[in-house]
Amino acid sequence: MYERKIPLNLNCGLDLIGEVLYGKWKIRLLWFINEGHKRPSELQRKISDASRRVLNMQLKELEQHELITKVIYAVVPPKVEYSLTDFGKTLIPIIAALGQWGDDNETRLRSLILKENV
Amino acid sequence: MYERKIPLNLNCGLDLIGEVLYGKWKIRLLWFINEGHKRPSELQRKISDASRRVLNMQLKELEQHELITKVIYAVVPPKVEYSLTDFGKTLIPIIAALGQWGDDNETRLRSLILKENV
DNA sequence: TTGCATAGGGATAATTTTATCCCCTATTGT
DNA sequence: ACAATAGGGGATAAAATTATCCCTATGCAA
Repeated sequence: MYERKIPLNLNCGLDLIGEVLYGKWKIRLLWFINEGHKRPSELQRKISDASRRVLNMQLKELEQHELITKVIYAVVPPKVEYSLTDFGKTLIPIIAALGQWGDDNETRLRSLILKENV
Repeated sequence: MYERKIPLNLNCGLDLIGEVLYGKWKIRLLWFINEGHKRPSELQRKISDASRRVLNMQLKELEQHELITKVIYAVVPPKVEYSLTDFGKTLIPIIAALGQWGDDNETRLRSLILKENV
């Protein structure tokens, strides 16, 4: 793994949750897994902007942080399924709230975000 | 500003909120401003791990995204105060939920996060 | 006259995160 | 023999984000 040069700061709850949720695709992965898209290839189709490689890396981190579990079936071709752990499920309401806020303010946000990229 | 080379994707609410909340210190800035720490020097003291420069940059983005407003008083030495906009205030419950989750799971998270950095 | 507090920002370096490229596994079907 | 399928990962390049360094300005106090 990558060896940090700048120490983590884990002072408060916000730092802690940040450590497990930061990552360009992590929240979406949790969301789609919660929706029942369990297999890597499904997730890749859902999040087609991300490369396979990066999804694998972020999935592995989510697993290390005990938010998801991975089951590998000994079949050919291989079959893998991810599921949320109970711990991971406790994040779903929060992720839902984040998405809801974004949806509720979609028009405004879209224009604000695009404005600066002129 | 920095010119993106990889296009943004703003497909869903999660993308949109991500665009305004990603940034190492943004959530904390919103939180402390909400708690009444309005002046840049106060914020810097609160978030002493961040350099002044970076806080300024992130504050500016928060302002551009209409989450905070900035008032510059014409006095010497200079005085500046940030406040949440009504729009920004709607994020506070969500930020509170994030921090709460982190606090609730502090012990577990701390050990999980540190485990991988061996 | 030097130093301090307060706020700001350009230029550049360092760090971290993502993306890209190419290779590997094993079996089933053509 | 050989592609197709489904999943995985090392090495490296690129992009994005943060950090560092140093400069600006003003009025007051020591």
